[in-house]
Amino acid sequence: MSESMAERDLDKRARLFKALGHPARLLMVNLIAAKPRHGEELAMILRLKPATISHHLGQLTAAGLLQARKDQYYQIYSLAPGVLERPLQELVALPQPDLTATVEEDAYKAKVLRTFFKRGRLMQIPAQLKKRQVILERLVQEFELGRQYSEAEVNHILLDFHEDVAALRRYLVETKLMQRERGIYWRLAPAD
Amino acid sequence: MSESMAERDLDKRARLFKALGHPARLLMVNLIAAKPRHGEELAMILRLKPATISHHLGQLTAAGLLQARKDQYYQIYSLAPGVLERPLQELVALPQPDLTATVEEDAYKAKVLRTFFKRGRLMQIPAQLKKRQVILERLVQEFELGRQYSEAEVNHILLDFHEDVAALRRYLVETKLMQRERGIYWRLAPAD
DNA sequence: GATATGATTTGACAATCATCAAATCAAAAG
DNA sequence: CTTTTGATTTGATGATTGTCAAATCATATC
Repeated sequence: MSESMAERDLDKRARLFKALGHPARLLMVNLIAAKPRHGEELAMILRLKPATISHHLGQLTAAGLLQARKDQYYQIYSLAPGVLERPLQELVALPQPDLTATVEEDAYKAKVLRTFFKRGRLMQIPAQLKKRQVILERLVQEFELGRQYSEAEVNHILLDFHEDVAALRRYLVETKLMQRERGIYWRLAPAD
Repeated sequence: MSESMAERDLDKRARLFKALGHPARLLMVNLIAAKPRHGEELAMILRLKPATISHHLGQLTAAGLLQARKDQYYQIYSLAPGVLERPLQELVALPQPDLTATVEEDAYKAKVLRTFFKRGRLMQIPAQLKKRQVILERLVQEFELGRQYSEAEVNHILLDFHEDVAALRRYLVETKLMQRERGIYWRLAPAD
């Protein structure tokens, strides 16, 4: 669930930038920033057909950059307030998936984590797939993205949580949270 | 010259956003923001082939978002400083082409404008194409983008500058700075 | 030298995207 | 109701882009 959430978030951000990543659309935003306008006006200025303008306007509004208001049979587009003021960093930086954030984000997960973790130890590996998934997502955060781990290192880290490290290792690989090749383990990105 | 300048600027800005407008690249920027990394590391995390990563890294550096430093046979990529701090607006907003800005931007144009404009009036329509172009680009700024003008209105505006409004009108249309259809005139966007 | 490791380029293929013509909608004015 | 004006949708087409395999490079280690 958080995996698809994170992915949708990523795609949503990418969509915003992609919307701005075309000369015609960038110009449109500038023109609309100067004053609200309707489609035909933009078509005239940019020498594009209304159909094309409509397509571009669709992308820009879907990205949350523009908003449309109906006036007679015009559709007047204006800048969505606030978006342009934000620094690039805010729009780029993905939320760090740390434990507390996860808890706040999803009550179900919080409950599962509370149930199975006691004093930092994993009391039991859930048999139910969905619950196990939650636990594994928590555990994988102990591994750094982009680092390689020997099996011994993996064991050492997992041992802090539960004695059946073999099962945990297997589950982590099974759920594609980690990958193994020739005895080397590494963490995979949540999205994709 | 300023037309192609403006266009290149537009494309350059669009390229920056386009670079961020892909989930994989957005993730890469986040990963690199956490700490500088080399290509193979990213390939592992994102489950993409080195060739693909190289391609993406190329786009991100071309957009000015990343910088690479050589270390042994690694190529370590890190965030270009300063870019992410800038507010979106700064990156989106195109410079307003007003008279003073043009003067600063291009000494040649400034000279032409100084030569032919005296006390706000156009003393003479340059016969030389390049100079005439400069003059026309200045004149067209008197017209609002996206507004339609009757021939009478066009005449009225141009008359403030020079008495041969017919010639000016013709030149403006000829150079695609304005367009005419069924007696209605309107200004065209500089880029395209 | 030979080998190993990571990066880049080239070429190919599939997927996505920009553009427009034609058709359809929807609101307003005649 | 018909006409007009602008918006949107639907295909269709050509251009661009993402992905990878294979080949080539470059640097370091043996």
